[in-house]
Amino acid sequence: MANEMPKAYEPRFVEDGLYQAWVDAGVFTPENLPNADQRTEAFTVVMPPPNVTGVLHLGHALENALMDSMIRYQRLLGKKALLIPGTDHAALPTQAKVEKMLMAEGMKNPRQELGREALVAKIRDFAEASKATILNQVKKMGTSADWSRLAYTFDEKRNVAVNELFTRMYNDGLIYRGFRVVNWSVKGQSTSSDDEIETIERPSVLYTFKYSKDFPIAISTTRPETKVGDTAVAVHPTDDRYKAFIGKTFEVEFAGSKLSIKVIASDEVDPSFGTGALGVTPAHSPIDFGMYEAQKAGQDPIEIIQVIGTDGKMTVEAGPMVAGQTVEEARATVVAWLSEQGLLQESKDIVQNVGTSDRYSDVIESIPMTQWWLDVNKEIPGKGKSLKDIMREAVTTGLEGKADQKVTITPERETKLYLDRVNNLRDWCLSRQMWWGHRIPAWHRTRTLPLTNGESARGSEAPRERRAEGVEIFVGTSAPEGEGWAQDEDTLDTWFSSGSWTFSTLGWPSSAEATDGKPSDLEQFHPTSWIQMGYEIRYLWLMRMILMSAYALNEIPFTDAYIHGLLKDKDGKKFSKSSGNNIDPIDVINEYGCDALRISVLSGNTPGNDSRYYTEKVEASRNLVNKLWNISRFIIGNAGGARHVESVTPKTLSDRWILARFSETAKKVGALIDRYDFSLAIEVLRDFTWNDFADWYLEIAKIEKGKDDVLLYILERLLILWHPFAPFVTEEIYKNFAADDKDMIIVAKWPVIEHELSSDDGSAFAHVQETVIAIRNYLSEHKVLPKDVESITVMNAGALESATEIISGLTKVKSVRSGNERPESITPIVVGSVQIFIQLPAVDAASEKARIESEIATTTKFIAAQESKLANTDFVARAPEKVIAGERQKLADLQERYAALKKEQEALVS
RNA sequence: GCGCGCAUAGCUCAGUUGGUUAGAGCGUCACAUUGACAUUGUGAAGGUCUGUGGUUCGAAUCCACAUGCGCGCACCA
Repeated sequence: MANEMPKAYEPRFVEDGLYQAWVDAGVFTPENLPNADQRTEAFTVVMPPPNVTGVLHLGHALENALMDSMIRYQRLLGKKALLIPGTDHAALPTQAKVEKMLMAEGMKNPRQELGREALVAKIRDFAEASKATILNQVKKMGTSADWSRLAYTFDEKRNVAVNELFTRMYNDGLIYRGFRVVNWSVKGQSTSSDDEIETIERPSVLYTFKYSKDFPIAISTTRPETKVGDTAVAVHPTDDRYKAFIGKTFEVEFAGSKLSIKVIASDEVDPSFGTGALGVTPAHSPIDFGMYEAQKAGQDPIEIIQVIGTDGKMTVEAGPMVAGQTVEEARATVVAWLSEQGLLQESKDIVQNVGTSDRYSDVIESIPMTQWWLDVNKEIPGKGKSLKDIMREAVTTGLEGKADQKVTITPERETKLYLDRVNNLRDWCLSRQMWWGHRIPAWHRTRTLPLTNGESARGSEAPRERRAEGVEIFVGTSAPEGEGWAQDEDTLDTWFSSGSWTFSTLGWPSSAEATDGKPSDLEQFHPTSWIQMGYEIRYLWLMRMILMSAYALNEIPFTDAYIHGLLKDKDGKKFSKSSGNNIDPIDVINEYGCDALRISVLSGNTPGNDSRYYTEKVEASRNLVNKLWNISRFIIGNAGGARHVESVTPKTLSDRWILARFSETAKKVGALIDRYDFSLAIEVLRDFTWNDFADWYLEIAKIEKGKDDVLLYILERLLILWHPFAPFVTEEIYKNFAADDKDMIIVAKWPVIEHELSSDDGSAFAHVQETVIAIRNYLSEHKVLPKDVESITVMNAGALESATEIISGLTKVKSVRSGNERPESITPIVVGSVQIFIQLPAVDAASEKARIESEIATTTKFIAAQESKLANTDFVARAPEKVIAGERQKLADLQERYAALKKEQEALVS
């Protein structure tokens, strides 16, 4: 059996088979776990669903390594461990992708040419076809997810959840239809939410001008073309320059348009910026729209004129000079007109931040439209709180002050960022003019369209009022009785469905009640225990999950949220297709193995921080995996096969030492995973495995025989500690221990062992190690091979007396003995109080003298430092006793060493 | 403008609530090598912990300021 283990571990030949064996055993499903009924505590993780049309990248590799390590650890701890897998239909990005493909195939306008049904069908076909790809790649990562619970953000069950949520929120008055300025992507022909906008810097020109020669106030703008839609000029109420004009209306002829400009007062105007006066364009700026609303509320309304259409061109209302022109053309036209008229006072180059669509990359236009909104400030009926309030509660006091309903975010600083963001949250625009997504469960009797060019919104009759007239709206999954109802054309923001992910995947709303006397999934597994996600979606997703779950279930979605950073390349650059540094994790797996990839992405990765990925790191991890393999091969081979060893009784000092070290390691690794420090857990494991176990204990085992039981005992348990991080190699090696097919490491028990090391044993073993290292060091310095050393005599050996065989074996010096007779003419090396005489072929007396002297000098220096520390009365008075005792011991050790060195120096002189 | 993060060995990073002579991996140098492993072993070199000041018996760790790098948000008229 033993000799069947191949010389090197070849992951690519075993990984797929092992994964299939786990699937066949059904152990990814908590109900199928051994002793399922005794596993009372659930541990649930939902997978951030990868985009259905996506391809696995290194970010996914990190996420899967994180999730799967956690879930495997919890499973080993004996919990009902559930990792729910799924995919995301990713509404807008997916439709964009398919449209792009169709256009590449020669279609000019897929939406027009195919129509809604045919285009959606095409997208669905594409999504379904590529779904398998990403899911297979997730499996390649070794992710032990419960595939029987596989979910999709756009499947029937999730659609039920989305409709239910929407309807409840509508009935609670939180979702409303409102006419407001939205973020509009001309390229995408859709709205987007505030969170989906990326601001970029670009050079721009700030123009300062007057509307007409008679107009008393000059204004500044970077968007002269929108000024044909101005209906007011706002100034600060205390600004003495303009105070006198407040309330007055001026009729001007501006770039071919007749405008009535009213001077209004607003605190939002910064008197020191530009001319201190702001041209108000209610239709095309959120701030200005706010002023429009404020004026209306204050019974002093101003008009609103839409001058840019959804096609990104100037509307008829913009006036004959610019109508039909693109925004850029119109800008040039207006600027030219201004300078012709002598109205332009200044053109200044500035750097401007503009919002762009994070999916279409075009500059976002602000356009007024009637859309569906979620009100985050309104009181929820019966709760006395707004959505914002419960979002705050969730991370501070816990929902309704309940401590078990609190979300803890790692790293801690993310909590603060979250709260800042919640405080600044505005109403969320829910509707998208996309076809791929959950259609809004609302029905209209009269069709309502967003404003396009050609439609007039001019005049005192504001569009909202005009449109609301005669329009009937019904919200529900299917159309109500009666003629003429048509479903809303728009779809929901994709994050609306992702927001309900933690509970929609557990059957909400249908399985809210128990069935067959068994607790429902929702009861058993919600709130989920832990979730991980990248910081780039903490606002988009984390916040919305908290919002949705707190609203719908009165429960937090998860107890702990772990925010991770980005994986970057060796130079700290983002991985991307465009910069050509993209790495396919599948290639890495094929070359180095999945375990090596997992270890390398987890190592050096700390919460919330970016980390780097590079080949040397994977190589190092691959070597580590191979080391583990070879340790196992050696132990199992020597023992004539593997077997479970229930308990062991240590026979020697080294046995006691290694068992205690292992015990300590197991405890530490558990504690580190408990606080999500995966990187350090791996480091601790590596350190034990490679240094303590392989380099020391295994080498000692070659000298002191009869250690099979201890070796097998530790190996089996060490494999379990490694299993969360390196599932494949550990399962493959574990086959040697397994009694039958069902005996798998994936369902083993996390080792709890108590082997304490007495302080005597501890220092005795440390002494052995120091001695061995000192001898090796000495030989290396003197360029002498161990085999050329005739003998070593250890004087004052003390506890080392019984370790001469080990010292000889580990240093590879033939003869090591303890003795009390001082060998002639050899200068010893001093380890503590022990003197070690090494019989070398030839030694230079002068250099030996210098060596001893330099050691005395160093020791003297340390003694002096130590003494002065202990002479400090403040230190002795205030430091804890434990620290002082430690310092005293250190001084004593140094003095002992000093005495021994001094003796040698004298011997040398005489 | 407001806020956040980072700065430790040549490189990439640890360093748990302040307490030995600050660690690891990779890299470098020297040596070893026919049975667990060259995907190896042994040893070494390499750091005034960005700077200044402070708190403290004691600071890489806490505080303030400064410098550099990265990021977020807002304004962007």
